[in-house]
Amino acid sequence: MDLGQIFKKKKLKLTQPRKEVAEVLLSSDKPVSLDEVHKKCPNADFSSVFRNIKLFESLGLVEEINFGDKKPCYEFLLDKKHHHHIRCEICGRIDRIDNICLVNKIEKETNYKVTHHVIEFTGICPQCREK
Amino acid sequence: MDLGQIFKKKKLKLTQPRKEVAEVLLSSDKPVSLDEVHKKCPNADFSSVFRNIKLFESLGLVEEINFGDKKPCYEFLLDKKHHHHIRCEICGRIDRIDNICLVNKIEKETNYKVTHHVIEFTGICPQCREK
DNA sequence: AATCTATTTGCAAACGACTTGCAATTGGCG
DNA sequence: CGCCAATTGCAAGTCGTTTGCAAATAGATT
Repeated sequence: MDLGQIFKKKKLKLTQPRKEVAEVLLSSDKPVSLDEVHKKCPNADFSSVFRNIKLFESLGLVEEINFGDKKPCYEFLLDKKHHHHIRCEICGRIDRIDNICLVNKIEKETNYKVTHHVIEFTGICPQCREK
Repeated sequence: MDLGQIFKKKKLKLTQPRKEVAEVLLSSDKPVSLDEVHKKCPNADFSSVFRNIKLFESLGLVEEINFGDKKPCYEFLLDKKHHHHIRCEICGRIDRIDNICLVNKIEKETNYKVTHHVIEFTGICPQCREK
């Protein structure tokens, strides 16, 4: 799946700034902040990074991750399905957590229809624990 | 348990602004934002609301709630233990969710030591679902 | 290939939500 | 009652977006 394809399908022009933003998101092994993306995009103004990421998000290509205590981060979804994260508060490493199946439980318990959730963890990663 | 007691125990002066802030938090049936608290405190400047809530938080009296998509809210803990919430995205009603015991599971799965988490839900409440 | 036009861009300014510095005030111990 | 560290209000500062607008451009159309 290449960017040309993805953009064509969504009727987005393949511009240099947009391409760089998408590539940074795609090549990162963890969710990145707007600033981090901007730093890695020599040919994109911050506002272009911002607008493109928000656009990708609205098209369902990108998801926002929020640990509740600092700037949100973004990650390209592609074929990855929705999942959650755990971040080391010491080194910043972020790992992925699959299979949290709480939503059904919560719906039964509260009788709400759950539409969104924030479930993210912070902790000390295995390496940092040993120091 | 009255405010005089609580403040004395924590060596906090019982000032008018501080009293109002605490009373708003205590009397609210759901977590409230800084703005909401400020609006209900005729004798407290916004900065005093801010500083007091942060102070209460640092003393473990108040907890910050973050749904990830808007301003954080705060709630007085008193004897209530840590818990989570579900908020109706239509009417704003917030209900409480107890007994989410994920942390042990996550620690086993990732080998992190979990120190914090954000777990909050948004959905449609029973009343709004019927409309 | 040249033209056209809706997108997309960079820049700079605006914005909302905190956050802080500081001088004035004040609660509560001696 | 007087002192003094804690607390306050005010105003200004900061941070992280968010927006307005005129210029640039991708890519469809001739």
